[in-house]
Amino acid sequence: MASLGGQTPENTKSGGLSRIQEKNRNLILDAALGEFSKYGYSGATVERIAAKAGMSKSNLLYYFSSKGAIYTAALAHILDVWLAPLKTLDPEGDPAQELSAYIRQKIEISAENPQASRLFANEVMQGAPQILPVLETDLRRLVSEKSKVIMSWITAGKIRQVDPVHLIFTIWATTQHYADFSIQIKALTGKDLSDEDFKLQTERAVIDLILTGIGLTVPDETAIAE
Amino acid sequence: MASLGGQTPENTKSGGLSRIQEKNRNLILDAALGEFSKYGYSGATVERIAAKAGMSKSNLLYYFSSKGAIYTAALAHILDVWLAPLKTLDPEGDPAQELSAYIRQKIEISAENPQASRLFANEVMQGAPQILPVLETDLRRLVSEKSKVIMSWITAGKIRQVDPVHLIFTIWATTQHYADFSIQIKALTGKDLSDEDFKLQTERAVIDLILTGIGLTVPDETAIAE
DNA sequence: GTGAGATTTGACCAAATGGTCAAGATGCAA
DNA sequence: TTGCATCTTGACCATTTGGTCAAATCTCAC
Repeated sequence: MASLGGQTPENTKSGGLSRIQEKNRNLILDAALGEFSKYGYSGATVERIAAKAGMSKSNLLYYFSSKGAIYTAALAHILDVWLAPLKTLDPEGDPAQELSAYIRQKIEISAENPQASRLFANEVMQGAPQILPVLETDLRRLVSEKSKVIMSWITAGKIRQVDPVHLIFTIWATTQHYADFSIQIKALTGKDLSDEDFKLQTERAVIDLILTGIGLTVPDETAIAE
Repeated sequence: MASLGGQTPENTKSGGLSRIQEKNRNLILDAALGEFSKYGYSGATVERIAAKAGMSKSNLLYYFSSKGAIYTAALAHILDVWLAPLKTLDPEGDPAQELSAYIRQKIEISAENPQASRLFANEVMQGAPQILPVLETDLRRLVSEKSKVIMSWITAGKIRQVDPVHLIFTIWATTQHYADFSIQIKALTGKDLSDEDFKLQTERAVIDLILTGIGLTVPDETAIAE
């Protein structure tokens, strides 16, 4: 379970957040995601985040003690969602089904929330100052575990012999690229993942290339659970 | 030819830069690349760039009229290098040789200059405020041209039927991922592209996966020109 | 050697920005 | 209704930072 030690606003005697707190924290985190992903940590301003969240800067600082705290919270907020799909890779399942479902999930998430993808990319590109510990523990464990799943498929002769880690990296790289570089994608093709047709076309192309690359035939489109 | 309209320091009556100007501009651009790629545009400070370049802030501002001008110049400085490899794809060549050479080149460049890769990624992720015009013209033309090359290989029955544009995107995504996310790579594998063995292993893995993915057999390692 | 132009710098300025604080507004349990 | 805790805000402050400027220093053709 990825955790980043978020600080609850220092009020409310007992555990739970009040109705107002719940609402405002979410407004702030949404706004923060937009700003941080668009301008980077330094480029984002507390003032703009507050405005986007529909409150004064002072009030925002009432809920989060500092800009850094907002950033950490926003990152923590998306981290689980971002890393979750990999957990579903099932060793018992059919490799073609499992991997195509995984790739499709990643692309779907990239399409739904490109901002989260960019925030994550930004954080990692700048040296992962906040989430390095999570990468080194939780994610590392997860990748190691899923590599074994892929290895088991190899030894069972179900897929070609490939390096599982590089396979995972390739899947991450490719799927996230369409979110992170969507401006470039759009400049070159006129479309991006927000276009439903383009998204499906992308899913097909990526799944086709990677599955073929590991020696599988692509499962029939209609046989795949949405 | 990608161009971003760089401004020559407003001195020197005739065209060429003086020896000192040449040297200092390069010092500045190198320092700027490091800072911008590490902290993003807003996070980088003119003061730190100047310090890294071994001169005072005032002096730096003597060579570049503003922070934005440094950024634009740094971007222009790397753009050609960054986009060049694709130009070498030769329609007459053997697809396996051409594509593996291209992939190898991209990884080589990513390894040599991960900062340039991150600067480029940063720029694009933030909406490509500076280089969008270049993407929409030069790069678009180039991709269109090279897509035709790949198409010709398909119609000649040399490779499987794949979408050329998505193939190019996949190659970009994968190769750049190793530079842009090197911290994550290192957190998960203990190594990154600066490790010679890991670099070769990565080249082999990526080339193997993609070439196989488009229906080619991977050319013998020793048969490839360095 | 000398002087004009190129180079370099410290002092300084204005704007932006993260954060504090005291006071006022609001919600809510009794 | 009342009183207290929660919530909200504008005024304010200190620091950072991009950029200016005049003066000092250096370079080099003559």
